Amino acid sequence: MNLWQLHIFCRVVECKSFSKAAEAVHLSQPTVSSHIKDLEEHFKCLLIDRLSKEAAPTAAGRLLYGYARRMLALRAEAETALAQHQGKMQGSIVIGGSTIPGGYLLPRAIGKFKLRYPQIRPALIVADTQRIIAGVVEGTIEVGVVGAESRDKRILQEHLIADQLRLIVPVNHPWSGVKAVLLEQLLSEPFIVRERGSGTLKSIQESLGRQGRSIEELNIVAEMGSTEAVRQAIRDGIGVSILSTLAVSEDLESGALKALSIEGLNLTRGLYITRHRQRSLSPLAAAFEEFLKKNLQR
Amino acid sequence: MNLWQLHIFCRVVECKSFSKAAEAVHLSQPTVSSHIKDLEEHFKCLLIDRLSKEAAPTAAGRLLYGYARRMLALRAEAETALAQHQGKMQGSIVIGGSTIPGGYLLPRAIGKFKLRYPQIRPALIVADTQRIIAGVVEGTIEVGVVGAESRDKRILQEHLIADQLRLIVPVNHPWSGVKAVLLEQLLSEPFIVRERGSGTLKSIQESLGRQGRSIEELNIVAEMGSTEAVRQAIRDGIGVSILSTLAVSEDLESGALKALSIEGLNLTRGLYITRHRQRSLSPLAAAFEEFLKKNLQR
DNA sequence: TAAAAATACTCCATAGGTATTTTAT
DNA sequence: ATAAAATACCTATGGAGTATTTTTA
Repeated sequence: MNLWQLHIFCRVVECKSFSKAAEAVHLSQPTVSSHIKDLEEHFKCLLIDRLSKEAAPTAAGRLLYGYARRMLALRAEAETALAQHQGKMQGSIVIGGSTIPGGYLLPRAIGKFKLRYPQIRPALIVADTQRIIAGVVEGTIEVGVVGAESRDKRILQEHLIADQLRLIVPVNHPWSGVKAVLLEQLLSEPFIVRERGSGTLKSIQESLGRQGRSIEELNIVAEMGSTEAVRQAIRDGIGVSILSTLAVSEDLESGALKALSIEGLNLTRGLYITRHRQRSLSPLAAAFEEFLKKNLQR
Repeated sequence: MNLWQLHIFCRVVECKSFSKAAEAVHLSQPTVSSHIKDLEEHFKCLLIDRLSKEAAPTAAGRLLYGYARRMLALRAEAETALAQHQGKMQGSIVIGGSTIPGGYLLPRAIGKFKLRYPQIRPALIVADTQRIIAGVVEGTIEVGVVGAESRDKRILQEHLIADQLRLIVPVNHPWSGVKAVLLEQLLSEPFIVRERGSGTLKSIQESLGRQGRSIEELNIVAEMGSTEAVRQAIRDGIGVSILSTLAVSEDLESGALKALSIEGLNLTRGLYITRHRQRSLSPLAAAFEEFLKKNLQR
């Protein structure tokens, strides 16, 4: 028994004729006969009375007809529902990301999402956390991913993934094979920092603060305007720095850079999926949020 | 899209794994993969997220899952409903028939009915109309077919088919090729009658009565105890008679006997399907009644 | 005799398999 | 390195056809 046979069966009942039904479903009459026979063998009972004048369903046939019609109606419903769903999954979606997620996490995620829904036109806005949150508040950004929690009542946030900040050193550095160092050891090491206002710098400052230390105690040898610049500087042996492992994942995989922990310093920070509390999400934005959670959240 | 693929799809959703689902439906994992792929191509969208940890339905997949479950539930319902129906269609059924229907109509009908429901044990009681109706009243007979209407309030009757009473003559008779004769011509013709009390005789008497004639005016040469005996007597050239065409259909087809009308004499009588007005019919008896109506009623 | 359904047969599309590769942890 | 899914490829069942026979009014 399958939907196709049930469809043929229903047509036979409605047309009161095998050959008429065959025409209606674009099959030959013997094919219709064999499908009805199949059904009758399956249910072990006659379903259609082959009367001389017309083909009429038996009691069992009428019983089946009711179920068959409902099943076929459900199939049609499913078809339209899925098509509607597809229809909603097109158009544009504006996604915001602060430096780290916007630079290293969202491009790949958006790429995969676009593969699933090729119809969409995604836009990624990369800016600092405050600007992204402002964009979400005013509605220019539907979904954001930022590295800090907001206290704004209009903002709804959910933890997405942990961003591991670790001490990054070049492969030829003495600490290259080391798992972890003491904070005291780091103080004398040439250290590269990001510009004031950087979220990463803020995280480092907070962590040091919790240990009663300050950024000023480090041996700062350079201040760079971007994560990329810091990465290059480390590779060039100018110094070491604390960076998101997301930003240097390629270097870590290839072995060009090494990541180590600093004893007693918790440098993990959360990345938060961020949206407006009241504003309703477009189906597309909802799907993207779900996509992120499913693919990244643990 | 078909029920089998939907079933596989549901199992994948429930097992959260292609290979587990494959095991559950006794298929290989690649076969499951290809069915899911089929569905996804059909709906032109991803239905299952192949996450590293588990397979989870997408939004579209969850939508489909709802419909699929309902369709599969309906299929299961249909299976049990049809099986139950079959279950009811067994056991015994007592059918009553007066001479003509009991002798010439019901045996073949019961044979065909038994072919449809091989599980049943039908019993046919042949007796005169009064006894059949009495049997229906007292409940020993579930369904009867008789050649007369009953005035009993407990009896429910429905016209089933017309029984054509016609003048039957042997093939070598002078009237053999004739379509109809006048009643006056018949009066002198050697005529065979059934015994007193026969339904057929009663019908003939009534018809003659409506024309202001009586049976006594006929040239009665013999009185026979059964329709079969009359039939043989006609074939043997003893005389002609008025018989149900049902009783001599074989002879009429083979050409051994001929049937003709009598001008101005309406010899048609109804055969009535007969059951108790209050007593509820067994599913089997109801099916038999319906079977008779569908196959004979016009 | 004509019309409808059943039967007989032939063919090919596809559901199923196994073996293997790819992918992601 | 492992486990799961995807891919490649082969086979055989059964769904489709046409031609014909059977059945019944």
